[in-house]
Order: sequence, then C-alpha cells, then structure tokens
Amino acid sequence: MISFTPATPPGSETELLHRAAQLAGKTLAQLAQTIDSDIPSQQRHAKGWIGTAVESYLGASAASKPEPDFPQLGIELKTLPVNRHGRPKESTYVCIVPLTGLTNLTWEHSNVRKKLARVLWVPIEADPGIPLATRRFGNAFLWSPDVAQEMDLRTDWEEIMEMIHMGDLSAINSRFGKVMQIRPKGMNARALTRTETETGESGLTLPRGFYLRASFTHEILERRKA
DNA sequence: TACTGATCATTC
DNA sequence: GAATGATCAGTA
Repeated sequence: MISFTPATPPGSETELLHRAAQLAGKTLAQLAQTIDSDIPSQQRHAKGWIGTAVESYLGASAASKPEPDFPQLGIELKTLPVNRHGRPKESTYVCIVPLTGLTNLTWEHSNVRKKLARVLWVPIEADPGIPLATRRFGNAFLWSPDVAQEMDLRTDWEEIMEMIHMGDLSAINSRFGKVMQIRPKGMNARALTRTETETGESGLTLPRGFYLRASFTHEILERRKA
C-alpha cells in the first residue's frame, strides 16, 4: 500500500496551501510516484484511494477518527471529483449520522459543523473516459461556509436530527435536505446499527451518513471564482 | 443523465 | 461494528 512517509504535518494554513498548490496540474500517476504508491487497476475496488493518497501527500494524520484531517489547524481535507465542465460528479461524504445519545445534541456541537468549519477542497478530474493515471488535479482552495450556507446546513441538520430523535428515521430518505442529505453508509444493505429515540425506544437500522449535495459543492466552486 | 440507494477498502 | 476515504450502478 502507501509506504511513503510524509513530511511533518503542515504547521500553518499557508504551508498547507503551499503544499496543496503543488498538486495543481499534476496527474494521479505523478502523485502515486511521489508517495511511492500504485494506481489501482480498478477504482471500483479502491474507491477511497485518491483521498487517502492526497492525505498522505499533504501530511494529514491518517486515521479513521471523527476529527478534522489536520487537527492542529482545524482543517478538513476533501477531494472533489469534477467532470469536464468543472461540475462535481458526486456528493461529498461529511460524517456518520448519530443515531443514539441525541438528547441535548445541538448544531453548535455537531460533527457536521466541526468538519465543515474549514475545508481544503482539492478538485480532480473525474471523467470516466480519462484513465486514473492521467487524471489531473485542479487548484486547491480553502473554504468556510458563509452566513447563508451555514444557515442552510444548520436547517437541514436540525430538520433531519429532529426527525430521528422523534423516531421518524424510517421516513427520511435522501430527498430530505436542501444542501445536505443522509444516505446509507455501510458495507452493504445488511449492515445494522443501533438507534434510540426521544422516548428511549431502541432498534436496529442501516448506518447513515451526511452528504453534501453536488449542487451545493458546485455553488462552493462557483463562488470561489467570483 | 441525475439521483438515490448500495457498495468497496482499510483501520481500530 | 464504527469510523475514515469515497464511487458504483440501477432506475426514475
């Protein structure tokens, strides 16, 4: 796998941005060579490879912890697959949806807010016709939600979390939420996790994750250019 | 063709 | 199983 030992984690936003800027225009093959990794032959069986490779290159703490990728800087790293028109091809996973211990859980203390407070977006070409090895990175940039964006995120989060707390999880599908939705997030449709409602009733259900809609990340990209 | 629901790999 | 990194693939 990835045996490249990255330099020390970036000590500042400026340093992180400087490192990320080096990716612009580079191909996945060049990145793979730099970190001494191999391009997966089938992305179907290596869905997270690009994200992990960029983490390694930038010196992110490689761990599956519910924390930002750069804890000292409070910055989350997200690669963003875009098509030839520069439009995000996929939604963006944020974090797992909490289904237990929901009493007194507020937006201010939510993992969604913590993760999205500051994000380093790294666009990368993702047209099916382009082989993984020759796909190029775009210009990385830092983002924090503006007032309107945070309000949209908060509204979606609160609506969804209230329904879950009330025990209406089964009524929520991915059509809920203006800018952020919840969808299954597990190995398959047989994966189960515990739920607990306001009244203490518990049960088992599919694990879910929060995802940013592609329309929302598209807006983020567009606003950067303005 | 966009979107929703399903799925894949890895670490702990 | 739970969290990370995400994309796949059927269908509306």
